[in-house]
Amino acid sequence: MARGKVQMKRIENPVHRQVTFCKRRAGLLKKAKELSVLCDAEIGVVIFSTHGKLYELATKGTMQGIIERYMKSTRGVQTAEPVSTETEPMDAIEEINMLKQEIETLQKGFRYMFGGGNGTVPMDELQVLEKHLENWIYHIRATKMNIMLREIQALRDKEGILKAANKNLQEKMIVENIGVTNFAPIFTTTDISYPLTTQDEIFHF
Amino acid sequence: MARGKVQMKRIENPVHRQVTFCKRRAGLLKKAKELSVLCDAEIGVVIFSTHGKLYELATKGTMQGIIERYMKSTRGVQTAEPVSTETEPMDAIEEINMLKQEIETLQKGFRYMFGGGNGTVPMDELQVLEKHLENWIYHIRATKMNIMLREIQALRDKEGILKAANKNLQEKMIVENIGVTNFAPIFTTTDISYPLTTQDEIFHF
DNA sequence: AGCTATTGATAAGA
DNA sequence: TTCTTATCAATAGCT
Repeated sequence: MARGKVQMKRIENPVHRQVTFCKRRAGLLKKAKELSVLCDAEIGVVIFSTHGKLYELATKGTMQGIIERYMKSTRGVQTAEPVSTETEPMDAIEEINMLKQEIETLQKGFRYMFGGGNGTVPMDELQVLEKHLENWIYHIRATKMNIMLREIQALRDKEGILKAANKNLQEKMIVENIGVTNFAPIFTTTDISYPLTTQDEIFHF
Repeated sequence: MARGKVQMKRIENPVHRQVTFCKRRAGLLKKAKELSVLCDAEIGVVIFSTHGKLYELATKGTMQGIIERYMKSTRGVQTAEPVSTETEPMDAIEEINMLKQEIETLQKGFRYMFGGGNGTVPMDELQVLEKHLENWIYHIRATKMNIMLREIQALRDKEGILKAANKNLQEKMIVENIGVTNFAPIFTTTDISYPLTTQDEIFHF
């Protein structure tokens, strides 16, 4: 970098190390953002300092979303398991706490709902509740996206089958001397535009 | 960087974009490794290309470990709960199951509330659920807004009272021949900036 | 993939 | 932390 090459090993001077951490951390996050923008990639960066402080960056959505996408990707590669919505059997205590919190949030939600939204719910709880709801919506949208992707794939498959059948039929007709040249080809174009527009609204994420 | 500045926006030429992705991805991962080594930080980087291909880097352990650590950190921030010694080491599996069941019940309640019947949650139900949640969030935000408006009003009222009291005091001082001209006026400016900045985060809608 | 001209990042120092 | 500056490192445009 500057004014002297740096050795690629842990900086022992704590002050120096802290300064470098600050600068390079900023640089790394900047680079990540740039890569994401320039190349249209989804990127997540998590940095824990020596003292355990967390710094993060998530482009195109939330870190939570990136983690889930990551899980899905690696699980598919590692175990070739059918894409399940099961959570990893993580640390038990951790899981208990997560579940407890989830319950509490849901209960608060009920209270809020049935209480008619009067002033009994303090501000910070509203903040948390809102976050959870947003997270929930995120999941719902992801699920919808998956459903649609599957449907699109199914349609593409169907296209392939239909095209094959069509070709077969045409060949048969030629063999049996039945003229087909007067008619425009049926189902022979390469790009069929499916009427996906009817579901376009689903893409308004 | 070289031979011409680059615009910070998505590169439209696919070939060019792919090349840049390759180069900058390598650069980013290198930078991450360097930061980890130099500053003794634990770093995780996840990159999904446009076509969904995954590239990753995890320093000091596995990505799984980093994700768990990340979860723990963010949980801690959200709940702001001091790391308590409460969690009884009772039968973990049993407790997890109980909690899961409770969540299931609550979720069923939600499904019922939103008019959902079975548990398969088809597309249209997701649509409905999403709408409800959005509506809910809207109400929460409205509630927060109201709370804040009330607080602002209260502050304004207080301002009025203080100004009146101040004026009164000044008049009294004048009547009693106590000079006040040597001092700057107290609480007589029209625009007092309230310390609303302490709640700025509430405005992040 | 390699090769450079340039731009960008950053180590020291203040 | 932030700013400046001298240098080093990354990389855009070409082969």
